[in-house]
Parts: sequence; C-alpha cells; structure tokens
Amino acid sequence: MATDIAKAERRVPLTRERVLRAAIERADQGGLEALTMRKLGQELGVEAMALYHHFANKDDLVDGMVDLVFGEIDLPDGGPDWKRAMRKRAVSVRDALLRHRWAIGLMESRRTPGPANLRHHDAVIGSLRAGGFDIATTAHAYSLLDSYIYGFALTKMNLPFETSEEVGEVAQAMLEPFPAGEYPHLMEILTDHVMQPGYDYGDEFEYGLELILDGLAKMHDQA
Amino acid sequence: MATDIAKAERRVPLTRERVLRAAIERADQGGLEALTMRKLGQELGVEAMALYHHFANKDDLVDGMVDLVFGEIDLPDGGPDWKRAMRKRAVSVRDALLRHRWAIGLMESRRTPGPANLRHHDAVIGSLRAGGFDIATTAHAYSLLDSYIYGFALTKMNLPFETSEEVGEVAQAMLEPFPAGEYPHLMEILTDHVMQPGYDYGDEFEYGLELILDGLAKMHDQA
DNA sequence: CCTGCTACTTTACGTTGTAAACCTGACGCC
DNA sequence: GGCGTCAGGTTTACAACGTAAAGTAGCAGG
Repeated sequence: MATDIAKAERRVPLTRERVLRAAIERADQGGLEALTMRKLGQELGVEAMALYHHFANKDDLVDGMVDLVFGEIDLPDGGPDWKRAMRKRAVSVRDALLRHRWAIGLMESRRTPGPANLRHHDAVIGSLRAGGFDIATTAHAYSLLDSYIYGFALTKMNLPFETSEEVGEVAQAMLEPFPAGEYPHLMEILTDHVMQPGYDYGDEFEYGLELILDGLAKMHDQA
Repeated sequence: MATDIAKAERRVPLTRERVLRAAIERADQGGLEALTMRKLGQELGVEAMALYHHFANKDDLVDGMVDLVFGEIDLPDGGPDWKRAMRKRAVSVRDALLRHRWAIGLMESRRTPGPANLRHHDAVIGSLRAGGFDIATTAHAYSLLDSYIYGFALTKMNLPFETSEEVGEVAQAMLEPFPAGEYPHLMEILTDHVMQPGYDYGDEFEYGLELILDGLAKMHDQA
C-alpha cells in the first residue's frame, strides 16, 4: 500500500501523444525556434534526453506535430456539391495554419507523411472526382487551391502587423529612411485603404477563394 | 615598390556586396541552415567575426540577401496592358523564388524592408492602377496574385521529388507502411497522372495563373 | 535472488551566434 | 617625421543547441 502511494506520486510516464501536445503548444506560442528539446523536457518535468525514448530525433517529433495539425483539418465530404466542400475545406486549412503558423513551411515537406496527411489528400481528391472533375483538372484544381491557401497563410503570417491600427506605425517606420514621395503608389494604398478603420487583411482570403472557385467551376462545366 | 607588391597580395577587403553574394550562393546550394557565419567567413578567407564589421548580426545579413533577391525580379512596366505585365512579373517572381528557395519564407517577413523590396511593391501597385483597377480591387488582386505565387513556390519547394521518374520511388516509400487500397484516390492520381511520362508539376503554375488573371479581368470589367 | 527491460538521468561533444578584448597597418595632422 | 585615431581584421570565450553514450532506479518474470 505504501508503495502504491509512492507510485501514485510518481510522475505519469511520457507518451508520444503528451509530448506532441506540449510541443505544439510551445511552437504555437513562441514559434519553431522556441521549441528546443531542453525546454520541452523541462515543461514536461523531464530531462531533454528522455524525449529520445519516444522520438528518434527532433525531426521525428516535428513529423508527429505536423500530422496532428493535419488531423485538425475538416475532411471534405464526398457529396456532389464540390464547391461547398472545397470552400469549407479551404477555410479549415487556413484556420489550422493560422493557429499553427510554424507548420506552414512543413506541411508538405516531410518525407514520411503521417496517416492524417495522406487521408486528407485522399479525401480532397476524392471530393473533386465525385464532383465531376476529370483527373487532369483535379490535379490543376488541387494545385491551385493549395498554392493559394498556403500562400495566403504564408503572406499573412509574414505581415509585420496584425491590426489596422498597427499598420500606421509599422508603415511609418518602414518608409522613414527613404525620401518622402519615393513610393507614391505604395503610400496611397496604405493611407487610403489599408490604414482605414475596418480594414482587415484576413478578409482578402474569401475574395480570392471565391474568384478561384468560380474559375474552377467554369473549367468544370467546359469539360 | 616592394611594399606595393605586398599590398597587392593582401586580401581584398570585404564589402557588404561581396559578402551578400557569397551568402546567397551558399544558401542557394545548401539551404539556410548551411549558411553559418563561420563557413561563410571561411569561404571569404576571413574569420567569422570579421563579418560583424559589415553586418550588425545574422538577421541584418539575411535582410540584405532578401533585398538582393527582390532586386532580381523584373519590375512590371506601367503600360495599360496590366494582364501582360502581371503575367510577366508573376513568372519573374516565381523564377527568383525557385532560384533562391531559402528566401520564400522570408520575403515579406522582414521588419526593415530594403529599397528593392519597396520599389517592387510600388511598381506592382502602380501597374495595376495604371491598368484601370480601383484601389480596393488593386488590393484584392495583389493579395491574390502574391498568395498564389508564393504558395506555388512553397509547395513546389516542399515536394519531396523533382522529376516524374522520382515520383514512383517516393510515392511507394510513402505508401508502403499502409495497407494497399487505403488511399484509392491518391493512388489513382499518382499512377494515372503524376507518374505518367512528361508530367511536370511546374507546369501547373501557368494554368492557375491564367485562371486567376481571367478572374481578375472579369472584376476589372465589372467595376 | 537474479536477470533483463523500460524509462529516465548524467555527462560530454561538436556546432551555433555573438560579446569583448586585442592587434595592426594606413591615414590625417601638427 | 612622429603620433593618435580608427577601420578592419583576429582571438578568445560563453551560453544554448541537438544528440551520442553510458549510467541508474524500479519493476516483471523465472
């Protein structure tokens, strides 16, 4: 009995799952460069080297993190309304990428994609095929959509400002070292559009997405 | 005279320019993680710390590299044929990004953009405005185009294969750990399309670009 | 009681960015 | 001509990183 209590007080053992959750949380908050084996271990009440009993190396850990992110994305249903399914999927991917910005450059680069990754790809292709796209157009559509979604997340992540108010300071700091009037068009669009109250770069996503979906619909009907 | 010869044999002094060129070359070949201050110094016949007389820190160096890449991009002319100008610019950006893959995640993230960066943005906005786009639609168009271009470069860079022949091995290695028939649609598109001789993922770029340009033309005419 | 395994710790190594101090040859100035 | 100043390098040093290698504590099964 005494030993049982001693056991209960013992640290709960690590699992891949628990490590991955903690790793994602850290990366979400501080970016990938804040994710070091030592700090991650510390957060879990463990030395860094303990992690290597559950992951071959840091890359293996990152592979696992990426597949968990893929798992957060809603799979498109297989119904005939491919447009609705693609819209929903696009928004879901964008949301996941903005929740986990560190993942943007990694989602497709892993040489050993996890099951959630493959299932996701399979479902998207299946949805387009079920919607009536032939193979070649499916490939076009998938490339176009993913390029746009990932690119949007990438450029949004990289923007040095978040809110409409911040833009003012940042823009001023950027342009300050240069003679006034050097970049008139940039200046105009910043002051007359981006810095206007209510502007949110995030809203651009839907505009581009609808334009692309409409274009794909045209291709779909032509085929 | 003897001293002159001694002088001539002396090392040519470093300049920002010379360092940046060497840094870009290294990064082009080995990626950003191959770019270390020590190796870069070694390549230039100098100790690592010597670089800090020309750059405040590594970030400053990377800022300079990014602006050189921006300088390689053809500026759009200001003529009324905005579509031609945008097409040419898009291809030029894509080419620059594929030459300098390390730059893709960095182009827009620098808090202190260089002159080539700002000039580039200014010229693109100017070209769209000259083509007849109003301010709001210009913002939409720019966001859409850049998201697509950067996203395409990102996804292409991240593909674990380059040639059509490579796909076979890589795909097999990827799917090998899973039961056959687990991902039928993925399987189909790989075998019946991607692995077919002559397929090149790079060709997808033009397809998507034309679709987007056509969509923008429609918006242009409606306004 | 021994054996061996699992989960974790300890120690150590090479590599990274970079702070701080030091050296050295060229140039301006009286 | 001598002398201070300084730009442009070198040397040394440090903390943080990923991770190899070896050690250890506690339990399971014979």
